[in-house]
Amino acid sequence: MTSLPAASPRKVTRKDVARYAGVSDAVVSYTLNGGSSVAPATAARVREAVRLLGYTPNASARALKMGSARLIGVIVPDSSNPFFAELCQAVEAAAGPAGYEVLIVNSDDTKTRTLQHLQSLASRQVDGVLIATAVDETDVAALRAAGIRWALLNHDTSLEDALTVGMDLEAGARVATQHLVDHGYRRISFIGQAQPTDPRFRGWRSVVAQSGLEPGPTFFSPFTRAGGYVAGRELVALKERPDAVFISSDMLAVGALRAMHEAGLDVPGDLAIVSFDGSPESEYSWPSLTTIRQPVLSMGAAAVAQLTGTSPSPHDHRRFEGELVIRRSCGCSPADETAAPAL
Amino acid sequence: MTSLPAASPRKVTRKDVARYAGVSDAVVSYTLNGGSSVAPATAARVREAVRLLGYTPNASARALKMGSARLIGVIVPDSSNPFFAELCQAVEAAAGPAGYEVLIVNSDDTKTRTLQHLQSLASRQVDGVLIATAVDETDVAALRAAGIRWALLNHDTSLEDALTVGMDLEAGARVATQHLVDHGYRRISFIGQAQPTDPRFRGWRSVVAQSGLEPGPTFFSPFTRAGGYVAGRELVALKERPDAVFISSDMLAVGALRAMHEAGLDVPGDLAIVSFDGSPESEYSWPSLTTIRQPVLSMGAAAVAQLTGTSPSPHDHRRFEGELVIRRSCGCSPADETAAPAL
DNA sequence: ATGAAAGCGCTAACAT
DNA sequence: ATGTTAGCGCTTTCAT
Repeated sequence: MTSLPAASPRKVTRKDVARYAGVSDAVVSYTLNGGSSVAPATAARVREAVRLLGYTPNASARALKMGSARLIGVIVPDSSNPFFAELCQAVEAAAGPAGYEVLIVNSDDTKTRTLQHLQSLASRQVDGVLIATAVDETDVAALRAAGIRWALLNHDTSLEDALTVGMDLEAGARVATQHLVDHGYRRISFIGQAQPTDPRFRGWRSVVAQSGLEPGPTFFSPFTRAGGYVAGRELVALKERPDAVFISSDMLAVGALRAMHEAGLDVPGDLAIVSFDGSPESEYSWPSLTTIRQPVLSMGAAAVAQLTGTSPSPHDHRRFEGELVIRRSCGCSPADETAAPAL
Repeated sequence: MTSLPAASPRKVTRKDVARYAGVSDAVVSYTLNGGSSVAPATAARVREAVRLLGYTPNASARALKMGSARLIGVIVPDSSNPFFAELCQAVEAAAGPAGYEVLIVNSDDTKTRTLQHLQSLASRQVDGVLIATAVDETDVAALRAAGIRWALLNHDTSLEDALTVGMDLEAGARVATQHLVDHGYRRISFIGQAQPTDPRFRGWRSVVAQSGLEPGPTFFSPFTRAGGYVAGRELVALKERPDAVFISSDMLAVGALRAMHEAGLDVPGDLAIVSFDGSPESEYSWPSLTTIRQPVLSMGAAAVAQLTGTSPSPHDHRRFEGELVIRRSCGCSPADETAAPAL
C-alpha cells in the first residue's frame, strides 16, 4: 500500500486560468460549464488560457461539490468471461454518450468481494451500480443502506421491487430445445450449471415433456470451458448416447465440443448441439454453434437507462427475448456456410 | 446528459460520526486511518458509531485533499478481446492488494478516443495510467503535459525514456517458427497484422532464413477472428499450399482454423499451426493450438509495479519471455491429450 | 489523547 | 456580464 511517486511539478488549477485570463474563477466555471452567460470575447480568452496552461478540471473537486462522480459501477463475476466482457462493453457504450464512465469490478461470485466492492463504489460517489453477479438479501440490504441507485443486470427474476434487466432465459431455452425437437432428435440431453432452478433447465424440460419425449440425461457443471469438457466427457461415455443436447452457455458448449472431438464423434451427425449466449466464440468453434443470442447491447443500454432514470419503459423489469442463430452444430448446414463473415 | 435521480435521503458524513461518538472530526480520521494514537475506548466508540450510522467515507473528498484517487487507468484497444480482457484482470489483480482500483477504457485504437480518455483519466486524479493501445509522439506529449505517471503495457519497443512492460515478441516468434522447422515442415507461411515491422514477422523471417528455407506466402489481416478467417481462406486457396503456418495471435488462428475446416483440410496433417498469445480459447479450439503463451499475469503485475514505483527492476523496460505450449495443432500430439484440464 | 482550523478545487447563489 | 463567497467532506498541522 505504498504511494505513487509524484510526477508533476505543480498542478494548474482553475485559479491559474482565471488569473491568466484576467477574470474571476466563476467566469472560468461559466465558460467551461455554460451555466451563465459569458461575453464571447471573455470566453475566448478563457479558453485560450485553458489551452495554453494545459488546464484539466479536477473531477474529484467537482464530484465533492456536486455529490456525483459521473461514474457507474458494474459488478460482474468475471470480466474475462466473454459474455460479461461483451456486456461490460455494452454498458460502457451506453454510458459514455450519457457522460458517465464505467468502473468494472470482479466479484468472483463471492459474497465478500461483492460487499467490499459495493462499499468502495459507494465511497467513490458512483451515480449507480449495476449488479451482474449473484446477489442475496444481505447484499440488497447493503445496497439499500448505502443509499445508492442500483439495478440488477443479467438477472431473470426480480428481487422485490428492484430495477432489473435481463433475458427471458426460459423462453430462450424453449426455442433452442424446440429447434432440436423440430430436427427430429428424440433423445435430448441438457448440460448446464448446477442449479435445477435455472430457467433454462425448466425451459428444456418443459419442451421435452410437451413433445412427449423422454428427457435425456442431464449434466451440471460450472459455467466454464473446463466445466463443459467434463460434462462432455461424461456424456460421450454413455452407453446409450443422446442424439442431441441443449447446452446452456457457449463456454460450456465449447468445452463439450472438445470432449466430442476427442471421442471421435461427429457434430452434428452423431450428436447435435444448440447452445446459449451467442458470444463471438460460438461463431468460430468447429462446427460453429447454433445458439440463442442474448441481446447484450440492448441489455447494457437498458441497464444504463434504468439507472439514469431515462428508461423508456415504465416497468421495473425490462425483459428481453433471445434470438435463435442458426449455424452448423444443430444439423441445419445453413446456406451461407461459405460466406465470409464481416471483418 | 441527464442527471441521476437522487436515491438517498441524506448522506451521513464524518461529522455525524464524530458527534455521535462524542469526539472531534479529527479523531474519527485518526481512528479510521490509523494516523495518530487514539485511546482504545475512544476508537471503539468511533467504530461503533461508524457501524451504527452506516458511514461511508467520501472518496472524492479524500482524493481532493490527497491529490490521489487511488485509481489506475488502463487504456486498451478493446476490452472484449480475450487477450486484453485477461491483461486487464491481471492489472486489477495486482492493483487491488496495493489499494488501487482500476478504470478500464476502450480506445478502439483511435487517436481521438485515446486522447479523450487520457484527459478524462487525468481529471479523475488517477495515480497513473497504463497504455496498452497504440501511441505516437502526440499522445506522449499529451501524457507529459498532463503530468501524470504512465507506462506502456504490452509494448515491445520503448518510446524514448518511457516505462515499458511487454514481451519479447521477436524471440517468441522465433521459438514458434523453430518448432515448426524442427517438425520438418519445409514451406512455412506467416499470418499476422498488416505491419511488416511487427517483431513477430521479423522473428518468423529470420528463423526461416537461418534454416535455409524459402519463406512461405504471407498474409496480413486485422487481429480479429474474422481477419484470420479471411487470411485462412486465401491460404487454403493457394495452388501450392504451405505445410505449416505461424500465426501471430490466437484470434487470427481461430479464424484461420475455420477456413481450413471448411476447406476440408486436416490440421495438423495437411497444415500445421503454431500461434501466439496462449489465450484460454486456444486450448479449446479444434485442434487445440500449440502457441506461445504470453505471461499476462506477470506483465500486469510488472506494469502496476512500474507505476507505483515498486518495480524490482531498475530498468525502464521490463521485457518478458513467452513460453511454448505444445498442443495438437503443430503435430506433436502431446501425451496428455486425453487428460482433463483443471476445472 | 484529542480538538480547532486551514485548505484541497470546484459550483452556484447572490451581489454588483 | 462578471466578481465574491460559502461550503462540499476530508486530512493534517499545530495546539492543548
